[in-house]
Parts: sequence; structure tokens; C-alpha cells
Amino acid sequence: MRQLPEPSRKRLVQLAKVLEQHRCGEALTLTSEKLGELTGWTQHTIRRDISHLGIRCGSPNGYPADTLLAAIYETLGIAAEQERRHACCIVGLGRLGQAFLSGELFSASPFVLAAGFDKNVNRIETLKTAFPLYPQSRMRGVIAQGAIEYALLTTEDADAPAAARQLIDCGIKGIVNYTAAVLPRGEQTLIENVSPITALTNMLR
Amino acid sequence: MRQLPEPSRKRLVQLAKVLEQHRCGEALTLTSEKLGELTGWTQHTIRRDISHLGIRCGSPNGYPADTLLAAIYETLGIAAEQERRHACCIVGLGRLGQAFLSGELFSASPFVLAAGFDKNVNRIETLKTAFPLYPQSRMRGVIAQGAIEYALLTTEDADAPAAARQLIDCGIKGIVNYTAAVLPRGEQTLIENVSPITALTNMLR
DNA sequence: AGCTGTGAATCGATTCACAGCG
DNA sequence: CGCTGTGAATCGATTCACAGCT
Repeated sequence: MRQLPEPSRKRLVQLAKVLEQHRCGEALTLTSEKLGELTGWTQHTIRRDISHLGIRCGSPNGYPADTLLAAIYETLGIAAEQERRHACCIVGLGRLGQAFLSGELFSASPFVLAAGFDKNVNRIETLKTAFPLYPQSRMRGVIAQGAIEYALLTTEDADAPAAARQLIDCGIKGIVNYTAAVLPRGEQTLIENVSPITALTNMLR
Repeated sequence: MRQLPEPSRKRLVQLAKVLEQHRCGEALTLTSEKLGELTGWTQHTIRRDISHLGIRCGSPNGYPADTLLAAIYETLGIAAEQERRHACCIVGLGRLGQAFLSGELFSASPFVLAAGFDKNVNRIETLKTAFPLYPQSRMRGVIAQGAIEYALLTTEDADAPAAARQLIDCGIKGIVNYTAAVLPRGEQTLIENVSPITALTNMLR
């Protein structure tokens, strides 16, 4: 099996969500045409993406939804069965960071919030959370000890590059960047930019 | 001038941010190599992207930062001078939506928050904001009247598809989707998926 | 018969390589 | 001389077209 192309990977993430949404009560099999309608991609693209999974579960009435979903989970590394969880942390506990603190957002996902960091010690003493909060200086140790893989970056824009550099030095696998700052790049650290400004600017035309 | 390729557009958005960060005090000209270091892309890619702008401002010491920035703004449609503002709204005023309400986030951008919507009337009466809040039923009228172009979608996942359909029917230009739901597609409506779960799942490997 | 799955063709983006310019 | 700017080459993803399966 060849390495999954990046665009296909991202589409499969969406496709998995579509299948989850359709899970209960809906048709048990879905054709590539139907999946195309639901996602906005062509049936060609859908079929190619699915073929990357290396299963061969198609039939004249389409793909069995459950088999397909399982195969996507498998390929993406979300092996549903084996209950593999990925630990995440939040860096920056301002207004935006606090919105994620409840952790409910993550309850139906393979991710768990395991720690929060802020440079303001006052905040970490005041806030009530289901997981521990630490001053940013303790980042390295906590990330290593807790085997934390990913980070949500929700600091002030001005503090973001420095915080990102720390995270990269800790060997974090990926940073979801909610700030408008452009972050330094690390060899092994992936970055997804999701600041509202960036997203909106991307759409301008 | 040909139509700007989508990948180049997105890189130019980032490049503009890098130039803004370097604006004060730093070198007045930047070579493609330097820009490459700052962004993680190759100098080839950078030069190609800049060539799409159709200016010819390069020299052996690189590009003049201010000219370059102005050209990017021009091409992206953020004509800094003419103070063209793009009105946005927030749909869904739960924890996450409220984090955006202050609108400070948008102050250094060409975007302005012009309205908020929630299906829960209680919320729109309780919250204090610098712009008006409405029940979701009034979306169509408010969006038309306020010439609102873009929306941030921060409802519960379950309510997201319906809200998106409404927005698409209103002819909104783009939706920044903070929910994990996969949204229906409209002909003229762009969608950026920025839910934490989606972003994290994209990075899994 | 109608779908999938996949080689082959196409299309578009990135990279190379070098001419032209400051 | 060292950079930019851009045709040409390469690389990768999407689309086409059809063989194979159910």
C-alpha cells in the first residue's frame, strides 16, 4: 500500500464524518455518486480516495457504510476498537482557550485534553477544569511525562511564536494555531492554521 | 494577469502576515531565501507566488517589504488604503461563539463583526456586545440589510447543517465552520473547516 | 446492467535552470 | 555577481474510460 496523498487524507477525514452522520437508520450502502452529493467532490475523486484504503468492499449498490467507516478509521490511525487516545494540551487560557476547557468538544473523538498552560499564574489557579493546569515554564516536563502529542495554541498573537517554539522544542507532533501569527516551522511538527482572520482572508475574492 | 491559483493565494495570505510582523525596524528588503526560512516554503515557490502578483519589484537584495505587502493586499482584495471592510456575523452564541464576541480579534483586520445569531432568544437578550444580536429566524433580512458577506459558524454540531443551509440560502460568500459537522455545499458559498477535531484529525499519522 | 477499481491521460502546481537586470 | 522572474521539465493529483465483478 502506497503512502496516502495529503489531499486524500483530508477528504477521508470529512468522509468519515459524513458516514458517522448517516450511521443510524440511513441506507446501509452508499454509492460513490451519493457520497459525492454529500461532500461536493466528484465520484471519481471519491472512488480514488477509497481505493487508497486498499479494501475492496464495493458492489453495484455501493459501499457498505460500516465497512468503509472502519477502513477509514484504520487507515487514519483512529482504530476505533483499540481505543487509542491522543493526548492534547491547550496553550493560552484567555477567552478563547477557556471556551475549550470543558473538554466536551472532544468527548466523541479520539482526542483527550490532558493539560493546559498559561504564562499567567493567576489564571491557572482560578480556573476550574477536569484536567490540570500549569505555568508555561513547566511545559517541557508535563508534555514528556503525559505523552502529549498535539497542542491547541490560543495565546495572544504576540506570544504565539515564542510558545510555538517551545512546543516544537518539546517535540510536539502538531499545533492547531488559533492565533493570527505566522509560526516558526519545526522539522517534525505539523501546523494547521485556523485563526478566524486567516480563514476569512483565505476566502476573500 | 491570470487567475491566482488557490495554493498561491493561501500562501500569500501567510506571507502578508510575515511582512506585517517584520514591518517595524527590520530589514527593508527581503530575499526569497529569507522569506522561505520564515515560512517554510522553498524560494522557488515564493518567487513563483510573488510573480503572480504581476509587479516586478525584485532586486539583488530582495523585495522591498512595503511594496510587496501593498501588492499582496491589492491582489487579495484587502486594499489597505481604501478601507474596504467586510461585514461578518456569528451564528451560534455558545461558549465558543461568545469568545469571539468582543470583536477585538478583528480590530487589526479588514473584517468587522456586524451581527450575531442564536436560536435561543434568552442568550441574545442576556449578552452584552458592541453589535446587535438577533434570533436566527431574522437571519435572511439582517444579512441582506447589513450586506454581510461571511459567517463564523459556532453552533452545536447537531444544529450546524441546518444553520449552514440557511446561510447558503441567504447567499453568504463564505462560512468558517468551527463545528465538527460536514456542511452542505452551495454553488457560491466557500467553506473553511476549522473545528479542532477536524484540524487534529488532519494531523494524525 | 450498473457499479467499483484502476491503468492511462490530463491537468495543475512545484521545481529546475538559466536569461536578464540592478 | 547574485538576485529575480519565467519558460520548460517534473511531479503529483484529478479525471477519464473501461475491464471486471456481483
